[in-house]
Amino acid sequence: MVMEREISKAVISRLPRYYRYLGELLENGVERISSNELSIKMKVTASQIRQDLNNFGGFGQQGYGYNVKYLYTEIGKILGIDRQHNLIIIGAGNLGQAIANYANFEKRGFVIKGMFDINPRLIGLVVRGIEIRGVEDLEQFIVDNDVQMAALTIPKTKAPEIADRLVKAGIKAIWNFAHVDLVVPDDVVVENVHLSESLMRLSYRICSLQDQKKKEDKKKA
Amino acid sequence: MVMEREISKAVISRLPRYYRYLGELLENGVERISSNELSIKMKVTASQIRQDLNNFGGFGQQGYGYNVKYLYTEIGKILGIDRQHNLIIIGAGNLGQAIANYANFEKRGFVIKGMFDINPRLIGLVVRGIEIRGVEDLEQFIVDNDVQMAALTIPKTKAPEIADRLVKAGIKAIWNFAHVDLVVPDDVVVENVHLSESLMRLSYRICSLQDQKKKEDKKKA
DNA sequence: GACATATAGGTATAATATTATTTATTACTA
DNA sequence: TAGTAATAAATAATATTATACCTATATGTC
Repeated sequence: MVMEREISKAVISRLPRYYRYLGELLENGVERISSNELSIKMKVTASQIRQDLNNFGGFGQQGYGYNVKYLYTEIGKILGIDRQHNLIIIGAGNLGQAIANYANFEKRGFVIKGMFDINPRLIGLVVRGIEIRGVEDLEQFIVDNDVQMAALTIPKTKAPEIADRLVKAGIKAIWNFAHVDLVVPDDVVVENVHLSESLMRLSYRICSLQDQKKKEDKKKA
Repeated sequence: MVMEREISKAVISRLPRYYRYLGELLENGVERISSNELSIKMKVTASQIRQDLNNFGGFGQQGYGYNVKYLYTEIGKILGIDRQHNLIIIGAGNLGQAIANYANFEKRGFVIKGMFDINPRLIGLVVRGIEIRGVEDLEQFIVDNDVQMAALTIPKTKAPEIADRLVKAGIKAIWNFAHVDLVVPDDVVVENVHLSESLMRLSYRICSLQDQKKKEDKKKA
């Protein structure tokens, strides 16, 4: 019996970055690249690239390197970008609209099927050809449009309740921008984008750098 | 000679989440909490909480636990949230406006001093009392307003050039939403928020969950 | 108020997970 | 054919997380 080795989270979180760099190479007409060249561009070790990719099979060839286009599409398959993901956005404020406006998503199989909001002033408006609806229709819309993903760009107070409704209606993935940790069943995945936490990390880093500098200056004096 | 132990990145990235939970406890009037109680709420191990906090000193007391308010402010200090950070936003599109509108930032010492854009149609508009300016004034504005942080919510094509200008003008921290890796000197920190990569991770996870399920179903049959 | 007991943080140690390094082998390029 | 460069696998080095133990403090009981 072959034991399927679990692929580490660290590897997964690096894949999109490989994908991005390969996409750029592709745009620039680069046909092939060695792990070594790529490692210099990306500022990681060549061995890490090779080991990461080898988790999914040998995409390269000895003496040649990696075929950029092939590797690009293969990583795309691994990430599931070759499939279509039907997406709705809950919360049609600036953040929701920013996501809706990001055209590239559609290139990668993410199709925005609808936008929802509770604010009556927004309902009826059209963003990028998508009408903003009230949340009353949510469940029906999800079923009718075979939606499996939802971006949650609403305040944290409303998020858990809406998340429950989404899950009950059959949503399998939540892209959560609200500042709460959602509780969902095992077969639903949540990817958190906690902007305020990101900003705090930045704050920490800038402060610790400055403190360090101060200490060094003091030592000199 | 005391060797300053470097605090691991993993610990830092967990701090904002502690901070969030403590803030909520504080709002709910909870005065004290043990690592064990907190661990249940946060779904992490109690020992991880204790070890994480101990990197910065002993904030708790045996037999008592942690004083919520004290711990909250101490973590705030560690994260540098007690200090004032003057911030500008480059790119006044939906994403930039979303950030500007997020009121809570100001509660935590992040003061938005200005917004900039290259789009002439946006220049002159006022968002949350902040006028959108053209990027010509960028350098002067940074100096005049003692700005140390910049959020970059512009397309990837413009980002490296603007980042260079920011660095030259004295910016020390960049909150980068553009889909590029910025190259900056050692004394400047960059925190990336690559939304498309986040979405791809979500896509991977949903797909791998589904594939796994399919395999299990097949095994049963 | 004193004592016993449970609580709970701190800290050292062990276990895991993740990265990096190294080596041998093999396929392809030029 | 020589050189390049990936694969594969083993090992070493780090980083991260979990476990276990020690001890101070709080709390309840007499």
